[in-house]
Amino acid sequence: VAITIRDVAQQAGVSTATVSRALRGLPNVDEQTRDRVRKVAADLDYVISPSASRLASGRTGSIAVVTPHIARWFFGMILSGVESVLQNAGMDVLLISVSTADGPTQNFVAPKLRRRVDGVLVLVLPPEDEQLQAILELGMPTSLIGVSQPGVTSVTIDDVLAARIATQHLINLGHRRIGVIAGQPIRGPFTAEHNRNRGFLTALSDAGIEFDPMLETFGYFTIQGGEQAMTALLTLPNRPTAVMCMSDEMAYGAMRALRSHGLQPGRDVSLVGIDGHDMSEFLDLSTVAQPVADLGRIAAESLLQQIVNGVSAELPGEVRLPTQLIVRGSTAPLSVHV
Amino acid sequence: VAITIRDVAQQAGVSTATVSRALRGLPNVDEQTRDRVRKVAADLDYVISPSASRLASGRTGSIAVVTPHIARWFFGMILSGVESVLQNAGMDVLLISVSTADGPTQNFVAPKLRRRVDGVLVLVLPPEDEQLQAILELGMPTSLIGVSQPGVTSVTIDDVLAARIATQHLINLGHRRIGVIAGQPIRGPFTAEHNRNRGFLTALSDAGIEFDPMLETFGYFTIQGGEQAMTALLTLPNRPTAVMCMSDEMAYGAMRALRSHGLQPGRDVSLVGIDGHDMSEFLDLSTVAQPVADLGRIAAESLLQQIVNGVSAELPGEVRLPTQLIVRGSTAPLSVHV
DNA sequence: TTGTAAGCGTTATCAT
DNA sequence: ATGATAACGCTTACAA
Repeated sequence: VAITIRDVAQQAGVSTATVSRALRGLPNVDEQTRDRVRKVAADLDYVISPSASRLASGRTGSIAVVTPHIARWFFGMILSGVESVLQNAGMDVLLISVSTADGPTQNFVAPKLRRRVDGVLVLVLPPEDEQLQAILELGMPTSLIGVSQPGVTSVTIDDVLAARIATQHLINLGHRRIGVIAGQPIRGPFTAEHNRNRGFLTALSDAGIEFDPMLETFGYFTIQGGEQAMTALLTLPNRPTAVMCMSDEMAYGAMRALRSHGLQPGRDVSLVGIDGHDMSEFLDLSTVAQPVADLGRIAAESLLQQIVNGVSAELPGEVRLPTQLIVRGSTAPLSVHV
Repeated sequence: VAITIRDVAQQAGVSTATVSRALRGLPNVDEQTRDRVRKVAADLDYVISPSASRLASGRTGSIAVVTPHIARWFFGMILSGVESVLQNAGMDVLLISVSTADGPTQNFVAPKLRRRVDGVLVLVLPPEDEQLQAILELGMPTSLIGVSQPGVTSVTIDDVLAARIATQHLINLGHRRIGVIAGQPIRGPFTAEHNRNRGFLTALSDAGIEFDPMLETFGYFTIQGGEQAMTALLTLPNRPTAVMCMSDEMAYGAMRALRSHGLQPGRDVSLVGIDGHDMSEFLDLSTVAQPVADLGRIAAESLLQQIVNGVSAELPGEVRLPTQLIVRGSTAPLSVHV
């Protein structure tokens, strides 16, 4: 029942080869012929069979987006940027989630990608992640988002700088006893977290402040985690007057912890985040905003480049997008009588 | 350079047909043979070519998920549920976003789906949406999420009931002058919004309360919209003592508007939302929670059913998932001296 | 500019 | 239980 290229060819009085060329916009086709073929194809309601096309051409016309999360704001935003670019380029977007918790029964995605996609976009998997390694070993066009890996195309922000700006902001306000809510206790190099930690420490040491290890806590990039981390900081004998949170969502949790203790963000303890989450304006959180959707867009574009130019065409670039400090009510000058 | 089924067949000393059967777990294959084939395939690092398989079998092994939004919480949650089920079923998930704003240059997705996927999952497109209609006319297995359409499989909550519960909650607290923040002024039947509006009005009339049309505002399902809507309500000569918001995010905006006016949610004006957004616990918003990820999961499962059973196997079901009122600080009894 | 025809790598039918 | 082999629907040298 399905219409094939042969039907179109017959109706248009040309060969299937000509139909193929005409419909794909290839050169060396008489415009008259092309129009006729187009019309017949439209009349017959013909749609090309992707499977057949892929089998014959060797290109899949699809790209896999591998992500550890789908529902979280940061990932959704990136995904959104990625999808729009890829859709516009006529590429199929294969959505694949991986659990970062590497259980033994973890099913590997890399093998599935092998003959299925032309390229892979990987969202913030740490460099030591087995899934990521397996994907890179595939040797196909790949772009990383949110982390950089030597020799691989990547799009990130300057995490060191972002954290430094956030921290410097607190320092500028007169704070000296500054806590930090990080993600996890252990993290490899080249991760956003690692870099943000460096930025944090750099800012402190640049200002001649010695960091008290007691002021480091972990919020696992969740609201709840941030709340617990802040609570821990508040129960310290000598609590910080300001806290740098490595994500906005952890800062939300921190805000809540403050309120539970009858404290007010900004007035009693200053709080700054990193992300530029949609909700931060609403919650009056100072933050270092990153162009999240752009991360996705640019990574997608760079991946498309790799695919058309061939993998080995250019040296893979490591694109860094700028961030911006947004000052709101959650940060305020250190008042002397605290 | 790529290994094909022929290489495996040769190495294993069998025909390609046997390899195909063995690897796919079909019956009528000697277990000895199967093991040998499996081993050879593994040794050769053989992966099947999806394109070839699809072309030969006619099945694509993929499902399209069509959504108007990717980055919004509600959609991300659904997507997350959908993806996990589909991934487990070994299906490829094609992510496709459509703009609901039907501009003239709107590119239709329906044609692209035709030979590309085995089924389609559509997220909350209103029944009158052209894209949705075009997709349904394809006649392929389809499941709807968030809206129901006669004759089509769908998974929703009982929106009438959800709104009724939310409104009843306000009434029970003694409120009589109750406003509503809806999405848009015009909406067709069978939409969540339409139903929530009915539930709202029903609850009022059941309680013998006459609804003042002045108390109906529109927040377009965004925070900002909710803020503006609430502001409008607050500037009314006779402002409501409670407001039913058709989404949590609009309620967040409403909260903000209240604060801008020196009012406190719960104490001065009661606010209830619908969704059960992650952030609502944090913001102390009373809400009617819906099992969002489950919506996606169940719709995906029901779509898989349709695909294996054939479209016409069973009457398409309209599944309704339960909701739950969660009372928090944003709603409180009407105090007499307001 | 257009046509011919040989693949592309499976699956499925029909034998054996 | 296994093997031959004809599809599947398109792309792409190569010829004309």
